[in-house]
Amino acid sequence: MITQRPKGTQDWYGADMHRRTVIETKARQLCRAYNIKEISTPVFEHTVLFSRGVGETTDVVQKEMYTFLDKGDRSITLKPEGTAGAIRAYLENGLFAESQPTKLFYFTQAFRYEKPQSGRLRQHNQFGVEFIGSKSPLAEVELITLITEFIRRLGLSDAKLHINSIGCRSCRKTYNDALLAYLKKHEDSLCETCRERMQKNPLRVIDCKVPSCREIVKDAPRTIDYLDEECRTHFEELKSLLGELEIPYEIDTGIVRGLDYYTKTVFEFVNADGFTLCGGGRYDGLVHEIDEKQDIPAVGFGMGIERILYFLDREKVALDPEEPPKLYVGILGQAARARAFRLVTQLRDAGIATETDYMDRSVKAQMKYANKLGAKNTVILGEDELARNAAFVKNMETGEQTEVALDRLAGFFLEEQNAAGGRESSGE
RNA sequence: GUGGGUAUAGCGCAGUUGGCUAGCGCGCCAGAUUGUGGCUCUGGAGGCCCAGGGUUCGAAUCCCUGUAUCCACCCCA
Repeated sequence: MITQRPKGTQDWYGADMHRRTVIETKARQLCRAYNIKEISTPVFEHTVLFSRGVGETTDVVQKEMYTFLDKGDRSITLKPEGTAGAIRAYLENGLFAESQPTKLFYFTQAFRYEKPQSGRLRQHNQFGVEFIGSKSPLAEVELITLITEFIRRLGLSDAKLHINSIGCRSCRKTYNDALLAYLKKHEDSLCETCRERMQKNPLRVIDCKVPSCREIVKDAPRTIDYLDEECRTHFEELKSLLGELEIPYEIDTGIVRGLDYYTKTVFEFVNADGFTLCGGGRYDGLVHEIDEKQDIPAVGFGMGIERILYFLDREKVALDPEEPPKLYVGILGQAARARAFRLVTQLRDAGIATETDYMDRSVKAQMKYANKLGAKNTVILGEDELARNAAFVKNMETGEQTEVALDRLAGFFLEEQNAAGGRESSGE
């Protein structure tokens, strides 16, 4: 039992860990181009931040949070999503006092107590961006273009943009009244959960997948028909911007999102099966909700790293594999060990990825090992070489051997790297 | 919360109507003339057959209970 990880969690190692690193590297590069700065906030926050921010009636807050009392009797919650913490940090550190907007990105783990299944874990990794301070639809457009480019750079093709507008607080009120009135007329045909949802948060009924409910929802009032002047203009501007930028999208009046802080724009990138790669939207009221002295608009999205991996597998897209060591140094005999290892250290310090023997293996076994590692070159150091102060560097691909003075080894490989044009240098 | 599938070496699996001293592939270790890889060959290590109970002369195989895991619904990342 103690060797078993908790339900819904995952260990990261090997090829998947490397792919995750590649994904993060690509995301960081992209954010640099967009002048979005990285932020990292605690994995746990005061519970009230989420219950207030995400919304008391949401599934997330009602039954999915990892909440506990710490030794000081404070109610603490492992973050179920990334936005609330980022906004808290934005407020607490007075980032609003800088020139606006503030554009932040992060990688975080998120925790939700759910029943695990494909693409859904209790602890997952998320790449998120929060664009704070602008009420312009250009903010939405920027995030959408960023996501689009990110998907392109990852080599994915399948994700389509779905957008909707759910209006602001005041439109929501008019809409809720209309929706409630409509649902009341059909109450008898609704499923049991929907009849409950209807009272607490009628908007959630729209999400129901029960066939009989879907039938009713089909003709239910739509949020976009109840937008006030400002929200409608905002949505129109957004659509026309997307049009001018030739970004394909689909209006999906069914998107309402599961978090209460969303206002106006909500969007998702989904594949053909309706599997969501990322979701987000505008949340103009959240800042005020967390700090009543402030009232600042914002937009953001969260993208699941595991979902990206899932999509990559699905579309059979391969990311750059991990670079194998440049050199394997074989050690022959106890007498050579210390000097050989000193050389290994010097090569490593010079930036040459080098591996060596720690298992007292035979030369033959060491060569096999070097081959398995994918080392580009090998060199065997025994008493001979140390006495001669020179050794043969073997190119593992061609098999050709070059004699190199030991004190020139680092230089030999550095020259080779430069000759390769820095192609494999930093990857940036 | 509701429903379905699966649990056998590190990994992926096979194990027929109960007879197993439990196999196969990959991986791991070693060797095939003494200090050089990839291919091939040979040998080796490695298993409380998820756990507990039951049926039976005998159970990895049948029955019950539990646990884990995967998947679908719901919701989402």
